[in-house]
Amino acid sequence: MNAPSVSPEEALEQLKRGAAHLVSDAELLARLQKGQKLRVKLGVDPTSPDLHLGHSLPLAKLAQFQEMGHQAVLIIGGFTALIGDPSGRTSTRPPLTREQIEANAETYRKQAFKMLDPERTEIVNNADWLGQLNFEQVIRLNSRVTLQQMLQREDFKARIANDQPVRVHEIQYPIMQGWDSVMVRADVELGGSDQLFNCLVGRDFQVQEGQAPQIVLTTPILEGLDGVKKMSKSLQNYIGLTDAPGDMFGKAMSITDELMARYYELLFHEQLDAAMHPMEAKKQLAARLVARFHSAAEAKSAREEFEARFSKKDLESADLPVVTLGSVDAVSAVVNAFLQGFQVTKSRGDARRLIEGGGVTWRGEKLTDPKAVVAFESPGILKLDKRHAVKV
RNA sequence: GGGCAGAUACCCAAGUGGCCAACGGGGGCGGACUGUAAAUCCGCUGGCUUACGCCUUCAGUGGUUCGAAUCCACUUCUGCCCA
Repeated sequence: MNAPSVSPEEALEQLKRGAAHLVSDAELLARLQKGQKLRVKLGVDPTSPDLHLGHSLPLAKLAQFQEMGHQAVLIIGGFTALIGDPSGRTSTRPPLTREQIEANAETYRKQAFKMLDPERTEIVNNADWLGQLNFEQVIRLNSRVTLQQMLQREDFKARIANDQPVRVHEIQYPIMQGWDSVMVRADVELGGSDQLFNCLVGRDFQVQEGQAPQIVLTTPILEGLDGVKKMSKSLQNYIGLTDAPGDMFGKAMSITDELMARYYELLFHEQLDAAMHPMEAKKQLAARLVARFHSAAEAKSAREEFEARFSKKDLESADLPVVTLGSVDAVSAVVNAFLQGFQVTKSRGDARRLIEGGGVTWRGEKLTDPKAVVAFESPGILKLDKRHAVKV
């Protein structure tokens, strides 16, 4: 290993930082002491095309292992995505087509390398082995887990309590994930803390297959922008790893102070400086995120742009999309501006509501009549809502 | 396989022949106040339009009726109890 030499004890301490569970300290220490290159597994299901900040926690941990010289094994859950992890779900996931999964898997690879060292990353797809199992083998694996264990999970319990369906295939998820650990001969498995049970199943399977049980290290679940629910694509409460610098900064600025403290803790393993003004602290948080996933230079300009635009309310010098509108009624102008400037399709009803709600201004004047025809001639700025404006 | 109960907009949930694009709550969006924070207050929350009119919507299909989310038949799906 070519990592700077740290003692196994020191390495253990570093790895434990920011972890939610570790099973177990002693086992991990023992393997670190042997000085061997560990195979560290992380599975991601390509259920949506974007990785977000929530994924970044286990990914960061994986990167940390890499820095210490270990081998990352990133599993793209091509097969598990057919089912979907029921963790935290209140309903059965809609199944994805194979084409969707393939496309998502490809973007995952690209995004994961924003954090991982490609040289030390092995990428495999669990469809390669799970798809090969025959029914008998599946039954044998099933016989090793009890229904009670599966049903103890909160998400299933809740669904049962609410008379919501829980389908049999959904309880197979931990079994598939556990088998993955056997197939990649994992020494360590990483995951969100809601994955703990799934990971522990992997340990049992490994022991039964004559392998040493993997160490399980989980990271906390990151709340989404709403501050309540888990960050997820489907809840639209996420900051994507590939979000544009300005978006990333803006999204970070919109979180509550409470959540900001949490983000400091989970994303940077730091305590929020209570002496700092919350807004300044939030700007620093936002800037550090942009710096992490883009660059320091972009973080700086994102901050400047934000301050000019929102703090000083200076739209003139902001970097706005340029559109051509002409002399039209206000509703059409808003619809067109969204379409040309942001590739967003708004219905005329939405546009009318924005105008009637008082969110639309042209050259600083509030537009109140949706039907009024205005000459939207250059130069001028049309502000559409809180975060969208265009230059004519 | 048998018995019972259900399927309403993003979610929960009213509505049981016309006053229903459909109460209420949540969520979301916009505005005021701010620090693109919280709390609070106000408005909006199917689509279209020369807009007090038209179109699509209450699981699906067909039917009764001047008229249905509401009644009838069948279908699909879900839960509970029994086997």
